[in-house]
Amino acid sequence: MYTMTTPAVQAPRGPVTRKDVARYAGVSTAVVSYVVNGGPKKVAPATEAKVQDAIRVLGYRPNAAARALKLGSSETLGLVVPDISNPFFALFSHAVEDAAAALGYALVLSNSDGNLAKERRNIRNLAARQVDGVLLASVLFEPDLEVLETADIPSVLLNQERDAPGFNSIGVDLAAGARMAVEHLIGHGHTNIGLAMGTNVSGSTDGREVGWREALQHAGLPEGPIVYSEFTRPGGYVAGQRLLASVNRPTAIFATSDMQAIGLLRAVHEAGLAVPGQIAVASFDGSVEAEYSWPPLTTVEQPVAEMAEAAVAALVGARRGEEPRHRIFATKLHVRQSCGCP
Amino acid sequence: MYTMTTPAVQAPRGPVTRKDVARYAGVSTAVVSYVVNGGPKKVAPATEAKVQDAIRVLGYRPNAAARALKLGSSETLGLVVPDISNPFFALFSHAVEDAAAALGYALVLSNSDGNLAKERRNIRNLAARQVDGVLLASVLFEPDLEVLETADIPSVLLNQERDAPGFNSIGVDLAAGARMAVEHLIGHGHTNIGLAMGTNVSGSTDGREVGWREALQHAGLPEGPIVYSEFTRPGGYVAGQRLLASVNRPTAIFATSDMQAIGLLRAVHEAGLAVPGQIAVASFDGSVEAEYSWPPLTTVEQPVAEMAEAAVAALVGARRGEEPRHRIFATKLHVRQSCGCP
DNA sequence: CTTTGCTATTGACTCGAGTAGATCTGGGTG
DNA sequence: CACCCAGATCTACTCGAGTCAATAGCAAAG
Repeated sequence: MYTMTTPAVQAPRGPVTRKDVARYAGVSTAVVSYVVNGGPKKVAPATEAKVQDAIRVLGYRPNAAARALKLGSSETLGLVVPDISNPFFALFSHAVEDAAAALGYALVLSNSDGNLAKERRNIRNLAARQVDGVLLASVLFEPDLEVLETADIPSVLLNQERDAPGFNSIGVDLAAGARMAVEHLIGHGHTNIGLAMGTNVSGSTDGREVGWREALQHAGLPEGPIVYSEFTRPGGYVAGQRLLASVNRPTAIFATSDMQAIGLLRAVHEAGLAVPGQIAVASFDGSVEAEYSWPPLTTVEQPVAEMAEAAVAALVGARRGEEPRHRIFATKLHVRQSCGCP
Repeated sequence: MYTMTTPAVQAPRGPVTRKDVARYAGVSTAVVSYVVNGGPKKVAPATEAKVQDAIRVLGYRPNAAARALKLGSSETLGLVVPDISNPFFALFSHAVEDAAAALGYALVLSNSDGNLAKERRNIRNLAARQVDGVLLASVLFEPDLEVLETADIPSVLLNQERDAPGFNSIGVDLAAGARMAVEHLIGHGHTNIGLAMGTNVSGSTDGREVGWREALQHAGLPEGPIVYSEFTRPGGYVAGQRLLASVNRPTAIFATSDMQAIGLLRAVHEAGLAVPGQIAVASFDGSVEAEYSWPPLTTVEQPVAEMAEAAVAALVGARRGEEPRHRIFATKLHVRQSCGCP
């Protein structure tokens, strides 16, 4: 006679727990744990097979909350950026997510929208959620470290020049990068090079401004006009309008972010000027957008993937008691057509 | 004599728990919970003050993992997108994060990189992490719903035309949007309108292609050339090259995403053709990038913020037992210069 | 001076998984 | 045949917070 084989135990309602698996496989809950984690104790191959089977049949997935509670780690990292829809941060977030996922960490994302109160709230929120580390791209250049300190969570400050003691930080050599770009423009024969400088809340001078000035001084050239505006497309647009209207109009402009350069290009196009023929442009960041603007932008590329990896590695390292580090990465000039190269 | 007031109980090493607060305040742990949550039972004002004090002094933050374990909810939503560095998804993610944060939910982000295996892994991972809901922008047009089903997690399918029974879905009326754009191009007098169609893994025809065809048929015009390529900038670039090389070169092109249009513009510029003079362009999505391309793109705008809000609301609603819904949003034509308007 | 009827508070159990320490095997000695 | 040992497995406690049933405290009523 043909008999339907029914499992010894009914499939449980709702989420499947370790206990269900244990019952189904006819073993104790401990063995299930050992199998799932390659646990601290060995399990006989035959038993392991039974358990694996039960896991497959019941569709068991260990409860991450319980695991986090017991282990004191949520295997989660928090990322706070000013605005994920800024392509540079989007690129960076992607790289961070990749790096985190490779190490088994999930990524909780939050936007601070250039708002300090929101940034603070986000950090607190992440702290309460027991994230194992926070990556902070602050809206300030001197972020509110106190929140992170009291929360006692490993953290990495991104794009930070200041070495905050006790904190990891990751950044690029802004001055060197800017200098490289401006020197390239000088190499094209420009003697009047303007600067579209992004504004930040800090009092100290941004490295990109320093680099621009250094390059000019080093070449014995006078400083071209500077316009300060936001690090955004609209910011670059108004910067462009103002630079083009300045008494001694520059023949080349260095913009401190790709977004600004994109906005700037629009202003130049609207003015009916040719790029790079009448106005050459170079910028900073190395986002994909720079490659597809018209003309394609010569830009200082940040090694986003390496920075993201280093940032994640620093957080994971911190959990193992490693000392905070300050890492400054070198940039690379990506030459395209906006500078005058063919 | 001057005596240092020392707390009755030493500040504990490591993370502060409810127990520490209870001891410090001289109450039971239950009361602490009641105070923290405005708990199910009332607490005398004087006691509450003592507890609040202790919380402040000790810097207590409830352990989210323990909370999640007990309540079976992590107050977390998962978002799976093909690629966060695609500006459209970046914009969408930002909107989702806003909507989620407004309701007290955190957002776990993961990229599937157009890879089905990775998409599946990400969903499993989110399921294990007990997220309260998943927003899935699948790489497929017929995503792997089984994973979500067995995980038994409320979910929303994004940009999905098919009504998957038992699932929430949010999308836009692709055909209507495309038709609107193509009709606008027809209004400019174009009679040969090409299509740069993004490829997806589905077998069925994309609504945007349908809309393009409908508009042409309705106006009694012949179908212009079609080129299929990826929904990306490089994809649009090669599509542009091919369309420009086609035997009857179109005088206007509809691109099915802003990214494609950006790449297409590059191809047109490289060919030395004027936009919109010799080639008019319209596209689909309504991302910020479309506003700052040259010339600014006329594009079909998706109501991203509303869609994100609806998606999050659907997930939160699902936890309260609401039925799955299928919502299709209307698009809006954003007229700029690439179509020929001044 | 009880007793009733509150309210404020507490003890204790629960969620699901990790793991130390105890227990149970069975095979190999002496 | 009793004994030992190692490997396999199980029992039971723990993590931190939510919450119910039980209790303590106390004022008004009888």
